[in-house]
Amino acid sequence: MRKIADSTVRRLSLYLRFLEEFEGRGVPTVSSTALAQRGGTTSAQVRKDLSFFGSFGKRGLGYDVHELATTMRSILGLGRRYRVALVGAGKIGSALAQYRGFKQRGFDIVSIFDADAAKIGKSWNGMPVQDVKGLPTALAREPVDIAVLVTPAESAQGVTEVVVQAGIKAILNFAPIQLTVPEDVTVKNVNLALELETLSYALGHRNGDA
Amino acid sequence: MRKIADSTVRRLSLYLRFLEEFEGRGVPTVSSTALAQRGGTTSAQVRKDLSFFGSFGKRGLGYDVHELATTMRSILGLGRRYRVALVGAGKIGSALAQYRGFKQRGFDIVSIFDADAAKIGKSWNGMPVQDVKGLPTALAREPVDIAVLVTPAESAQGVTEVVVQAGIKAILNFAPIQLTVPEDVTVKNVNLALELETLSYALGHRNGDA
DNA sequence: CTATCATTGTGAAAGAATTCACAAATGATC
DNA sequence: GATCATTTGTGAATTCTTTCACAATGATAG
Repeated sequence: MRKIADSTVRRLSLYLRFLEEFEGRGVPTVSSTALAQRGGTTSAQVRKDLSFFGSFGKRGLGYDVHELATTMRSILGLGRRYRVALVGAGKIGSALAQYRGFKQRGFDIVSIFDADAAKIGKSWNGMPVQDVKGLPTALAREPVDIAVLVTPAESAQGVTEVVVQAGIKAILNFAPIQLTVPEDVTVKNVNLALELETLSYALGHRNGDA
Repeated sequence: MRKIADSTVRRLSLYLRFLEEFEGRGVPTVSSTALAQRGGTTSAQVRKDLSFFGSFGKRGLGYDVHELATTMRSILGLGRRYRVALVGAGKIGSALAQYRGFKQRGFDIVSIFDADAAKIGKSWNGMPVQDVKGLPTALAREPVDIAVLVTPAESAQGVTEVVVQAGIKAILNFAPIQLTVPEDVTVKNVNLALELETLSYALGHRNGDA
């Protein structure tokens, strides 16, 4: 299988969202142009993205919405549910634990860990906050597919090593630090302060109109 | 001023974080190689990124940590504080409102809005939740630099039009929808479900070792 | 003062991603 | 069943980004 660019995969995920919206509204077919408009890109880009995986459209007609949605879910690996462990029971962790969007899209948070004695044992959204020291044992008993790290920057690399040791291959990292992992482990970073800083850059460098 | 790639600006923001760490530890100088390692990139990339803005290093020596940090803050527009309005007082909004990292890095959330009558008037982290209908008036009285949108997908475009009308030029959008804005307005999207979906793709397409 | 070593800054080369542009296919219409 | 209007799929061209590689510079030691 050829290497697919991350930017392509991200767009596929966007297309899928629109397809599901159209599916819900009972729209039967959609053109690359329509998908492009909703995704903020061009029709050629849409067609090129899809072409990496096969050819799914009918010339003159466009794409069958339901069929393409199904194909996309399969390509993105969304035909199943994923078990997610959340490490870090702070503000953001709390919000994520309660966020509906995850469950809706197939990601079930099945366990929560923290290092803070004050939090351990408390019930959180129906789940007990477990001691992070018990992570290896807990993951051995109940394996998960994805770890979401919402720890302080200092502890993130340590936790990473534990979850990697436990065999986890996918990490969503909110800690503002670059994690070091073996190459068969995939890390995605979400760095909110960084996003604000790119906005601050943009504000300072707009060329033009007040 | 030449157009600088978004990827470059994001890396600058990462470099700055490391520089501030070194600054705190009293390290006097740093080489492009050291910065690269911490940022998960290459020394050539670091030097190229910096070269878009000038030449800040000393050959044979590297970069003066404090001096480069100051320069970077200035390039990124971080020499000032930014006023931020939060629209949407849900789970994620709540977490953001309380998140220390923003204030620490110069972003002050100064007002919170929601459409839900049950939330309006409640105090949130010391601020009253205001009716989103009053957004234009409130922004006219107390202008902000950045709007953070944490609304449901359905309302995001509507709110966008209101804040754009109010003259806001920078939006951080958490709603899973592509916003349409005039070209002098910058939008950054944070889409958590999408991040998980790229992980799910990666899990399904790892080539190799179990 | 000279030799040596480290490290920057930057054109040029290589590599990726996006856009162009058009032949091929399909359905609709008369 | 011929013609027209659409829209895909894709090689080629273009544009953007990263990496290479090396001359230029500065610090240091003897």
